Amino acid sequence: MTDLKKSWQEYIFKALKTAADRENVEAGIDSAENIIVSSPPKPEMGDFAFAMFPFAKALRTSPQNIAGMVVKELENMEDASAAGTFSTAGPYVNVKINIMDSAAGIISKVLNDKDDYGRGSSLKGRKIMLEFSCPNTNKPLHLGHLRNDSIGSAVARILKAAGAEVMKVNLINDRGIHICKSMLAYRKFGNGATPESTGMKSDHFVGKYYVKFDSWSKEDDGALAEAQKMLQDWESGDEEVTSLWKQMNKWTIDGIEETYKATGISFDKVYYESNTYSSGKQEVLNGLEKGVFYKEDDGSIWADLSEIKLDKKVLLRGDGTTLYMTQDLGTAIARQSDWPFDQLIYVVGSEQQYHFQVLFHILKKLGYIWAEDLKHLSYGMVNLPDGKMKSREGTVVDADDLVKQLGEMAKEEIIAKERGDDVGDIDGTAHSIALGALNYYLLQVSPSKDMIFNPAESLSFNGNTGPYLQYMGARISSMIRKFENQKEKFAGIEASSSVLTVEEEKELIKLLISYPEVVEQTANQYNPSALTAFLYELAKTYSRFYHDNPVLNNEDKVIAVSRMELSKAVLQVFRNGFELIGIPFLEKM
RNA sequence: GCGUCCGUAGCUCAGCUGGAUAGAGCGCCGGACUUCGAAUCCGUAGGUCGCAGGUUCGAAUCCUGCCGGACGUACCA
Repeated sequence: MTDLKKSWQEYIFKALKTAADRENVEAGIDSAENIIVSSPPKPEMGDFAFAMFPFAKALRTSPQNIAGMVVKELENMEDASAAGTFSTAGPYVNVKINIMDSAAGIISKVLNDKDDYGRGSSLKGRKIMLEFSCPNTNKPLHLGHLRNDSIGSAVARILKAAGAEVMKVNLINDRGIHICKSMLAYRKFGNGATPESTGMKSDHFVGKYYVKFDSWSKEDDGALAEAQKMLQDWESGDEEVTSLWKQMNKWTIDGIEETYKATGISFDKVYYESNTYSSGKQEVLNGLEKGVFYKEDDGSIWADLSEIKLDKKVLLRGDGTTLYMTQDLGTAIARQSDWPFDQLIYVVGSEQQYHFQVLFHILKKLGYIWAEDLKHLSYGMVNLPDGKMKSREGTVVDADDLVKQLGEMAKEEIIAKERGDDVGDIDGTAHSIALGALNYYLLQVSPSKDMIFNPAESLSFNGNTGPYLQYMGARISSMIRKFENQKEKFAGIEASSSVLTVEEEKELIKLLISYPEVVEQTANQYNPSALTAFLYELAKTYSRFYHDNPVLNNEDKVIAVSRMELSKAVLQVFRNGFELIGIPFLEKM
């Protein structure tokens, strides 16, 4: 599609030039690239549209006239005439390209390239590290983490598809005051209970004590001080605290890993704050020595940010214990030396924008030139229809519960539609549908926007949803199975794109052609929603197409075979696109 | 106060490198299963694109101001 566009820009450019020469005026444009290509409002009007308004001043005539002149010139150009037909529509020149000329080529390209169709090289050679998820070890994952994981994994796969070398990293938040809170509550109220003894999933078990701390601290003013004391003990390596910490962290991490497994999330490398905080502390101390930071009377160490019009930021507490910022400094530096990246992207909620602004700036001040290559991919909050999620009011949507609930809904649906026998593995299929629904729901919204998670809607499998896409994939798969079963019927029949004459077929071809561009655009914008929109469009177009036009059952065998080829190509693009946005592909559902 | 982001149909969202009547889904109403799986398809109704200026031949899209909302501005993460 890009090449076609380029050549048409050239044609229009040339036509304008000659028209201008004839009139003895300047064309008012100096390069073909600056000619804007758009699409006509309706597909039957053509494939590309060129507005003539911008040239009116230079050519000293109305855009309508210019459109007429351009069309006349185009008609005199052999290469242009061969490539398509053109017409004026008021001030526009509409071009209808002979797209079906390339239909056979694109179909066989898709079918030959298979999983590689859509892979590009725009980011070839780039080493990109992508951080996402970053759970705390004091509670299980919730809906907010699911959005993070969904965006992170999708962006990772998309960047890879654009040619980058991608390293997915996680950072386990396993130290800090919040961790001490749940440890403290457990030591105080746990009575030696364990996940095994209570039959709870281990991360939920730990989360219970984090909540417990909250209620306890309301009754007891000393609770917070005790937690702070525990943090000091932990940082100084107190044995009892350390062993409790190890135990509880293991519980949480084990539980979270189960959730990752269920939702298909994985990492190439996992960092732990507990391993990086001390190097961060060292960096701060070095910075102090170099005069980059300053010390307050109470011993705390600060960065002055007035040069970027911000206040000041504490980097190390007076008692010597570290903060989130301290460890993030250490982590970033460790990463650059572990795997020298060209870019490091942090997928973290928008509420931490200030944090990253400060972090990046401090790294620059410390003299790390690669700090320029850091990016905060910020995403909005997930709210509920009746407001914010609040842990205290118990309105937090738990990740495990949600996935389970979606799976149950899908299972009911399979049973209600009497698809069980066909599907075979009902639970597995239901789970795949649940993930398809979830990932699509979370990714169809641009990351920068806050979104409202409507449980009822997310559970719907109709309309603009993941399962709708999966359904289209399953339908085509089913058709292909039937086709393979009666292959002898079509023996010796060759597909021919010349019989693909229906409007939807042309639309499908155009979509197939544009898929690689969509992947590239999605990669450039770090925005998977462009891809969900594309796949939905493809599914809708195919759906309309096969509803009205017999494919396999066509009495004309050449048409049947040709449409099968087209369908296979569409299916391939579904598979490739689904993969990128985390929608499991299903042969049957 | 300052900073960042957001404001498009009843609801949830696309569109925002400026271009021809602003698009989907859900919901509403009405159609289509002897036909490749109806988790489908088709149609109707529904919008001063927060408001006001500006730039432009042309603005939902760019700029400015205002209004409304979210988040941040912690020795939390």
